[in-house]
Amino acid sequence: MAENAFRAPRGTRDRFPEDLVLLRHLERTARRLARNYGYGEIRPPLFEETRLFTRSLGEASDVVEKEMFTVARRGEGEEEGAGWTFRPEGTAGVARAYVQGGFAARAPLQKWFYLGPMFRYERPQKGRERQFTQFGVEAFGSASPLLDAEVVDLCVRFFQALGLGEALEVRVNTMGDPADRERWRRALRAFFEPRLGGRCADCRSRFERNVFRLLDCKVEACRRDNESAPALREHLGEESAGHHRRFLEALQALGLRAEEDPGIVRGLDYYTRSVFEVHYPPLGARSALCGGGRYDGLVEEVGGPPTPGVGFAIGFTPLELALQELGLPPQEDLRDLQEELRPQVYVVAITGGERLPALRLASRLRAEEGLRTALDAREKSPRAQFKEAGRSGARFAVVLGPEEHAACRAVVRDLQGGEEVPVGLEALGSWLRERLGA
RNA sequence: GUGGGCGUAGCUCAGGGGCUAGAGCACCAGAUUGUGGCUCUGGGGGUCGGGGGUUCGAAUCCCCUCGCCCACCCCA
Repeated sequence: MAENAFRAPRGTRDRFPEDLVLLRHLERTARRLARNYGYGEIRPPLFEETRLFTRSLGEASDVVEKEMFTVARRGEGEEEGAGWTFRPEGTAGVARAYVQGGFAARAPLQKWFYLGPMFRYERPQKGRERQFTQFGVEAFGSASPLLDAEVVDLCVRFFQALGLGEALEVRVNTMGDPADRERWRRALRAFFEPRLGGRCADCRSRFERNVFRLLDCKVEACRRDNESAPALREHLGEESAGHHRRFLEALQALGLRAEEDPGIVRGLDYYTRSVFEVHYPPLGARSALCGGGRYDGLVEEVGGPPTPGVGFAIGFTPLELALQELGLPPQEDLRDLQEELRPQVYVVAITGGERLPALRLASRLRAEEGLRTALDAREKSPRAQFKEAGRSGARFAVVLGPEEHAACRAVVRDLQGGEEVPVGLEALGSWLRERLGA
């Protein structure tokens, strides 16, 4: 390759027909499950005002601090947050659309899903890309813990539909409501302030901005220090505690084994009460396939009336890795998508005189008979055409030579068995469709 | 942002100072001028990532640089 040739931007990749088979299967599985659970598709824009993300995700979140693909607003000054940012996650844009669409007043309960690319300006590595596909669902307008459980159920069923089942772990926690968190925040600040000297630089800088982040510090000394820190559950109000209890009950009723994990503290500011992750442990440090939870303050945060909400997001990049590792999904689930890549019929022109009739015949088979029909695009020899026909995976070669053309028929060769029969052009389409079961 | 590994044909890789840089796969053509998958024969394709240096001579040694991958951080 010439050294001045263009390359795809770092952290992105080209998806070619063959590897789109798996992605398309993931997409259709997601759509099917979402539809069965009553979620309708929503497609907000791929970019939003930068302010939307800084507001909803939190100034101190890693995503906002260093992972945003931001475009400056033209002409005007560079005041903070004045530009646009390619969405690093889906929830903020969907919440904004909910508010802008006026749903809070006219139809507050809305269950939506989205499917599409997200963008984060990170250093790429295995299972992490700068552009990646996410499937997410968001349900607005209900504070019921049963809905939290239903969302977890949908998520698990999605993975099960792909063949992942036994290997999955559901981990849940509660983040409390704003009042709980305020009590907890004060307790944490009181706890950490005298100990800051022994903490890492990250912790010291995060102490002021977001004291909760000290809890998921990965520095060994800080982690030990965290063991004696006050726990949220000690500060949970009656309502939050009840919500969590009923969430767990509902999970149990659904037959979902969930592990309580106080270490789950979603990195984005908007979460309240229920939070959960679905893990595939063999993936190690990157085992989280799904993250989600309740965000009762988010709609208000982006300018709407107080409206509860709950949802999750699944990144397809780590999911594809997990599936690959397990040899999933089963081949037969992908067969129809793979077959779509192959022609059913290959039209061969023997001499130059049949090129145009072959082109016309192929057009007819494609458009009028609905058959995936291939035709030599390079004006090659008959031998090379048969070779290509065999390689293409087509079942039949339709051969047009001078004699056939003169007699208004074609010779149809079965590329699996090898036998040949003459078929009149009039009847060719139905003849082929019958044998292809099309 | 920090640390590590690797860059030779479209792909996977050999070659680690000396002839015109190789193999397998893939691609193209022919053997078979109207018939594929197998086989055989031939062919196209490389500024050895880029720049500089050492040397009579560099893909090979040294320096710089770029790119990719992996790990940490964080997350999907």
